[in-house]
Amino acid sequence: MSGTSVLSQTHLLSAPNNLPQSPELSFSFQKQGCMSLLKNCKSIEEFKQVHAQILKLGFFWDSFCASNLVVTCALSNWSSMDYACSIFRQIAEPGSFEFNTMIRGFVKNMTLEEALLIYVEMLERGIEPDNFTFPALLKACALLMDLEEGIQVHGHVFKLGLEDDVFVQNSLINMYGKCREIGLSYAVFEQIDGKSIATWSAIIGAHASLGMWNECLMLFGEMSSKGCWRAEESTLVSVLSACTHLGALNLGKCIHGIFLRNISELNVIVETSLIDMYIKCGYLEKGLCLFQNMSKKNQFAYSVMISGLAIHGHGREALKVFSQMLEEDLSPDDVVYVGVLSACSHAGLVNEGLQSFNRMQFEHGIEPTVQHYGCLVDLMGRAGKLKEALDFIKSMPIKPNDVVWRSLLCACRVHDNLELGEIAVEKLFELNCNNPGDYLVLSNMYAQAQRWDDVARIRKEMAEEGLIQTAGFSLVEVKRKVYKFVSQDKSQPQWDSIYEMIHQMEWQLKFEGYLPDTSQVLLDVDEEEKRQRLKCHSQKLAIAFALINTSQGSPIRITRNLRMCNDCHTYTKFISLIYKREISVRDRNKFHHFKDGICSCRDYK
DNA sequence: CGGACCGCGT
Repeated sequence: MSGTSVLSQTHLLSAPNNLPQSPELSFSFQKQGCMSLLKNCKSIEEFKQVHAQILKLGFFWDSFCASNLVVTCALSNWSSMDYACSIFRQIAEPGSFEFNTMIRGFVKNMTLEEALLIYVEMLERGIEPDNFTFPALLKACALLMDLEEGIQVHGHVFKLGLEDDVFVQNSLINMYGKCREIGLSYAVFEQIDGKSIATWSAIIGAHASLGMWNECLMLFGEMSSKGCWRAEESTLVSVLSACTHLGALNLGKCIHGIFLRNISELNVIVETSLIDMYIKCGYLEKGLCLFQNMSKKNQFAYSVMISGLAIHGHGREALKVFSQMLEEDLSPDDVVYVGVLSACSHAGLVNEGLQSFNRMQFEHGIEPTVQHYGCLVDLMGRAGKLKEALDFIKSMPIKPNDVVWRSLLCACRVHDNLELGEIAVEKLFELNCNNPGDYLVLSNMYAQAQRWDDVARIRKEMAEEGLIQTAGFSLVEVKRKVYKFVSQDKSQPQWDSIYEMIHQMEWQLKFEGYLPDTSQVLLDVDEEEKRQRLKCHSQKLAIAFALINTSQGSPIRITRNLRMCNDCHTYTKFISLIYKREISVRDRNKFHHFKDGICSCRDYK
């Protein structure tokens, strides 16, 4: 762009020909025109060029102009803090507005230490921060997870009496949340009178980012009961995420309803969250339907669909969706590949998994992360290739984490390889993750091998470490209420009819050829005792309860915290056949759909 | 603002 063109454009922008043109007025128009030219720049290069040419024209720049330039330079989407700094340094007496702009610019560009340094400089020069300074500053503390600095800043907020500013309050809630000090977040939240929608959003978001899903739902309920119905879209997405993790399908459906009633067109983030929620709550069909009707799918949508199909055991379909994604010229990222690999692993597609792993590196140039290695160890392990899995771990260029070793351990349990299992456990203990589950798997493997001394030894070690494992349970939803069952449970009011039902079911099942499989009752007790215990596993109690309390033919959905044992798997297949019920069981990370005596996992567990 | 690997008590 030449000098004359800048000048002619400023005339065009600022001084229509029909206005009277006194020299001063024309100059003022030209100045404004220059400002809008600078504001409309699309890159820092363009900005620098235009700026240089305007300076050549010899305009007088007052501090007002300069601070406007700092704003443009620091906060536009192509922002350059180096250049913003150079203009900022030319301002003789910058005030809080200029300092705030610089802090916000540094935070936007993630140069957070610089943001804190500017704040220090501000204090040294005796300029008092205001309610626009603190939100940016607290965001820097949040992103740095610098609790100490955050507390200091909080103190400063108090000193200046700014604790009633709603933006400052929300930033404090957010900062403490990001620093994993949710108690302090809540303390700020509680102090606020007349909580606004933004306040509720901040505290719900803080709990969501820490994975405190139950608290999220409770806060959302509280918010609604206080008459605060119109939540922000982002809050509803957080709440949806909580529903997804907790399997709270009914609340998830309500949120879907809220979206449909209040927003004419759902955006891609909301749609993706809804799909994820439906799929992870067991309604694969509904998720698939929403996915197919999406007007524009992005990589997130494909990602949730692929891993969704994976957890439902539909490996081939997941690979099909993946090829669709490639056909649409969307390039897969590392997380999409985690979905693809876990799809292969859950469905036993060993060759496809290995091919995908190669393709990821050589066709899409993605460096495998520990998650990808974990998937592959799982893939080989489940398929019984234990030795290969171990060699694979040894050949990894990065340090294997606990999940990798635990996948191997699990494979060793499934394929009865105590020797390799002991190696895996040793590695797990070296990593010091203090996980009660690891001790239990090993002790159960010893029990399987009838090595009761070793069982006792492991249990003792576990007790010495103070590790306690929460009991296995099954949840079932009947008439909009969730009921929880643990093994041998007699705490339900209907327990006598439940146990009668169990008795009746057993009789019918035996008639159809069911034989109890006591091999996984890992206790040193006699066969009869084992059979008795097996009969009352939490999942069976939950099924009996659902059979009694729901109408014939209606589906039964069960959520468990642990994987189901072989016997419960076989038992549930028989029930689905004899009682003509579709039963879906969700464990920690996958689904089993039982129908007409067949399970969707095709017994590849 | 949204997506990720593994396992577990009687």
